[in-house]
Amino acid sequence: MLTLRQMRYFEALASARHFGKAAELVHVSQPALSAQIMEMENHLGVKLVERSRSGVFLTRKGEEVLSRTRAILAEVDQLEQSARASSGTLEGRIRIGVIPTLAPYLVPRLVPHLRSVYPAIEIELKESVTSRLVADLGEGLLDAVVAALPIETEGLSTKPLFSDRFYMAMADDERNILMSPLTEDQVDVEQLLLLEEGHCLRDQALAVCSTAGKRRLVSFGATSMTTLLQMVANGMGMTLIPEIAIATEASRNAIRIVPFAAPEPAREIGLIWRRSSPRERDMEALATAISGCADDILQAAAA
Amino acid sequence: MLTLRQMRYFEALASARHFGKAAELVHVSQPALSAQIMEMENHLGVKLVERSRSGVFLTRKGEEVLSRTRAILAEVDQLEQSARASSGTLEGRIRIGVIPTLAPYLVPRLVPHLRSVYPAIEIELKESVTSRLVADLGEGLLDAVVAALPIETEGLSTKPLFSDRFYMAMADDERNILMSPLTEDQVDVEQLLLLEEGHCLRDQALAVCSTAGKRRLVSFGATSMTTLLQMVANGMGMTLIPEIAIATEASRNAIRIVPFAAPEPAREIGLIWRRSSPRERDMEALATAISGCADDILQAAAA
DNA sequence: TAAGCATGATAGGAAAATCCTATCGATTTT
DNA sequence: AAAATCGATAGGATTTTCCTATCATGCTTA
Repeated sequence: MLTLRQMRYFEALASARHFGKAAELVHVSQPALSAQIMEMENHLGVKLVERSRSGVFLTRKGEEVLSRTRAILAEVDQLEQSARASSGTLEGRIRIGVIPTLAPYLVPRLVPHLRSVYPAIEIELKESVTSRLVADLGEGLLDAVVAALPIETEGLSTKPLFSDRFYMAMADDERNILMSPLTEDQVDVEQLLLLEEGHCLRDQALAVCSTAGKRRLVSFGATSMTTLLQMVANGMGMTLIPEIAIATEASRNAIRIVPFAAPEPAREIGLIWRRSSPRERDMEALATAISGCADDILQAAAA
Repeated sequence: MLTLRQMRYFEALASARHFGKAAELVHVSQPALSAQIMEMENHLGVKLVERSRSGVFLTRKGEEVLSRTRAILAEVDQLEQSARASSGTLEGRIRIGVIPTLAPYLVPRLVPHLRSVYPAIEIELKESVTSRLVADLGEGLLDAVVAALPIETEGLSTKPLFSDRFYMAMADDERNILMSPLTEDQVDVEQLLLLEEGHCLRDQALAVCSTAGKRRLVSFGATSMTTLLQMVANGMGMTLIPEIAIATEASRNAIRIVPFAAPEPAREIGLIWRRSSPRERDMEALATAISGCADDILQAAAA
């Protein structure tokens, strides 16, 4: 029985004019390729290639078979392409960027959910700071970004997904006798621990705990919420924590979570994509999925 | 990896609209067919068929994939057909190299003859010196070469075709009073006109008219026998002419042809091909055709 | 001229794909 | 309800494909 494998190997052989090199082209050992070529020749009852010291030549039949083979392989390729060209919602590859203060809490729920609802989805994720993600989005390296609004860049569409309230996290054995609920001017900025430069949460924390008139900030920045909260648990200070992180982080660190007084500060998480993208429907579906997951997570935190 | 097997099963399924019956069509059990269809759907990331109570329906994507699949299967079928259609003797392209001192006399007879006996032949000709032809043969650019034996190169097979005696050609109004038949030491090498470097006939001429003790040779070489014989006719000297050229050349130049005394010097013309070539039968047929043509031409010369 | 190199073929056993029988679960028919 | 239909699933056998190691041959080099 003639197979596409044989044709692919034969095509490689015709291109390389050398069994060993052709084998490399198709990522297989030379005997494996040899065997398939021989099988093909036997099946067709024709010598396709002439093996001589000065190289490998196609016979006349080989030339004809090659041209037909190439046509067939090209059509198979087209078939695969066209079949994969996702026509339905969230079919095929989608590349999503998520900010680091959100990804560890959202992604573990979101991905399995998407996979089960959209079995044909192929998810590629990237975690980075907003500016990097937005740049990648603009360059077509990502299809969508999940980050804190507002986003100012031109040419992008956004859709609010959910509101993520801020809490203050401090060591459980804290000597600080802070009132709960907290008001923003009670925060000692010199005790505030921050993520490194570039994270939007850093800027948000500074905005919440207005720094007017205060002198020094803790100069080093952590690279993840988890690190930051370990520092908090060890009594090195306190930090702002988004509600979505609470369920996960409170369970693994001895920390106390203190709410702010109304109006509670919060960040708005939104979905961002290129306005020119033709995947409007995918974005709708993705937004619905993310909102749903976020609601689940926040509900778990409240409990 | 997409396979023809999957496509064949899919085609059967689309025709039968029933897994069990499709399985019968391709002589396989129902689970085997099921598995291949599932594999194909997974690979393409698309549902091809809808399994419902009232039978099996193709999805929209399935319809498209089906039409492409059928086209591909048909082409594969054609490939097998055409490859199996054992090409008979001397069908299709054959690339033949012929040396310049032979081609102008042999080819005009050989080609029409081949065309009439083997109507499906496609002849490509190349005229060059032996070394060039043999190199092309080795690189698979030619299928056969007609040249003077012996040929030394490895990996080649040869078959003698005919013997081509040498004569001496001189101006008809020649003042030289040479005995006929001629003996080799009667030739004045300083009057001998030669082809340019690389032609085997040049070397043969020098071998025949042993140059031992002689001084100068005519330094410029002609590029063809015809040119050479025009020079002879114009009294610039004399030259060796192979018998096969006589009929053509004697009629268009005022020259006298003088035979050598026995044993008459001659060149052996042979057919040369790669030993690894699978076209043994073509070579036999070609050899027979060439020998036949050569006999005709030589007979014409004798008359 | 012999040793070394390049190249495709061969051998033997491992890994992967494919298949088969038997059976399940869901649905339709009797 | 019982029986029948139909595609999916399970478990194990068979076939195909592959890999490593080695061979055979012809060419190149020392």
